[in-house]
Amino acid sequence: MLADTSETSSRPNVKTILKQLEGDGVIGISVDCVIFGFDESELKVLLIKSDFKNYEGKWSLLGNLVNNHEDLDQAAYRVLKERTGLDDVYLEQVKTFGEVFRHPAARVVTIAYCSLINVQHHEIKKLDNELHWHRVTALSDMAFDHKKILDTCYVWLQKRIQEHPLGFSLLPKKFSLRELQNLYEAILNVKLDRRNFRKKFFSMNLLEDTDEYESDVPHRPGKLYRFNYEKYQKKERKKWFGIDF
Amino acid sequence: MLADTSETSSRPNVKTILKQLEGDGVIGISVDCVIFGFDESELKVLLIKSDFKNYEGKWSLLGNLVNNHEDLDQAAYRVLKERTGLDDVYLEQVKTFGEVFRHPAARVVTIAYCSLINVQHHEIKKLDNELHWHRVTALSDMAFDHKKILDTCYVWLQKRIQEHPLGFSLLPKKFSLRELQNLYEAILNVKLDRRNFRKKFFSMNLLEDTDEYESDVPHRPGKLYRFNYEKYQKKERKKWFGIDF
DNA sequence: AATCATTGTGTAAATTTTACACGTTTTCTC
DNA sequence: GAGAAAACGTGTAAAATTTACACAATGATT
Repeated sequence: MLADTSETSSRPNVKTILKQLEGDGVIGISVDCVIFGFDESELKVLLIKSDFKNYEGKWSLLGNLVNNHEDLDQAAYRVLKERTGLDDVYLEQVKTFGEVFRHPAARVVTIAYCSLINVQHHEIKKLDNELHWHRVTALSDMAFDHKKILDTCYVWLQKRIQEHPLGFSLLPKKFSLRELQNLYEAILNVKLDRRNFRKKFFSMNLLEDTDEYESDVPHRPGKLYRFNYEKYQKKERKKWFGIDF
Repeated sequence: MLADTSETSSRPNVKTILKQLEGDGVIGISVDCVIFGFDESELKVLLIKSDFKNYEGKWSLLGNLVNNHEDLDQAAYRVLKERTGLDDVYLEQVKTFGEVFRHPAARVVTIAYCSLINVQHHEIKKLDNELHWHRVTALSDMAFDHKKILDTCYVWLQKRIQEHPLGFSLLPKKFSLRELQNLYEAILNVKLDRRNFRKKFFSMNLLEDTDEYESDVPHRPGKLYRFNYEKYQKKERKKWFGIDF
């Protein structure tokens, strides 16, 4: 009730820290994680109920103050681990938000991270039962400027997923092409042609054929594939994509 | 000599502030501007000689601590204005660097901004004669982690310029297609076909035909064009670019 | 008047993207 | 176990985009 679980931690001294920041006229630094998951063919985001008094009951991103001795990325990993128990996840810095009055208690600059996790392989620590997966598209009101942060990360993801192989982090290690296509369709909110989609991915030569098939589907099972990160790394990047705007 | 002009300001109390940060175990926040210019068909970056003792004589980005009452963008604008006298410039946040020991005096998290200015239209305040334009490709050693920041911003620019109309900020309002092509070739470090380049830009329908021509060129002068930002703004953005990685 | 340097322009070939349909495989139900 | 339902897996032709490439026109310089 004293400290918001996003902007601050569950450490007992957060309120104190914010007070101190306020008093000293010093700027606080936090990280906020936009944790995306993919479930039931929908893009979800992991949120927590804010207990910060100005925003009681509103949804908030998972975040925390950055410790003095830890790098920003480390801080984001820590938040992620504390909340989800996962540490082997995709995590990338997206943007820093630092408007003067974005936090009501003190000046806090927050570095937003985007994280992608595979919802299946992971049981959220339900100690904290204020934690919930939300459909990304069905969110309006949020605590602080977190809606803006979420929107920024979502747009970032939409673009990023078309140019980098991050989408696979949202899927099981072995996945069918249908799942992959559903993922792209859900995130980009478009309908894609199945044959062209397959053609595209096969032509990249980065999908490895496992010899397994889907199970528990009520129809002909599809082949399962695995993304070959090594091969991807070795690929040379072109610097010329063509001008287009 | 006491305070570095990039990480800190020429305000007299910077050393004090850093000391205080250090003592309190509080994290400082700065902005650093990577100011790009285009001159003699080369991409340049505006740097200053560091007077911070650990990095004496090394080149440093232009930066400063963020004031309590100003937004991050404002802080970046302030730095830019203080150093170049310009305020109507392209400025965009790129990435935040926050490694624990990136600054020797205290923990300072810095938000890197990329700025693009038209070198012609602007006389650098030469009060500060430690300020110089450097070829981007001919830089190795820099103060702090500024080389890393510069590299990040350069790569960012290479990508960005192909997808957004920022390049024009590096040119005069009226420019020839040759200048524009030189710009792209210099930044991307590629050779482009002149006819295809022209075709591409004309097909976007965003270049306005001024009825003027180059002057002072020792050959047939080219037509001058102007970029139509309004038209660009109104254009609808597609969300599907095609998967490619 | 001749030379030099650069502008401005079009077309054909190659590549990439798009649109589109049917036989196959497995599960489920009766 | 026969038939229906659902999704899998596959290829080709048309359209659009990208690439490669050459020559006449213009203005400046001598």
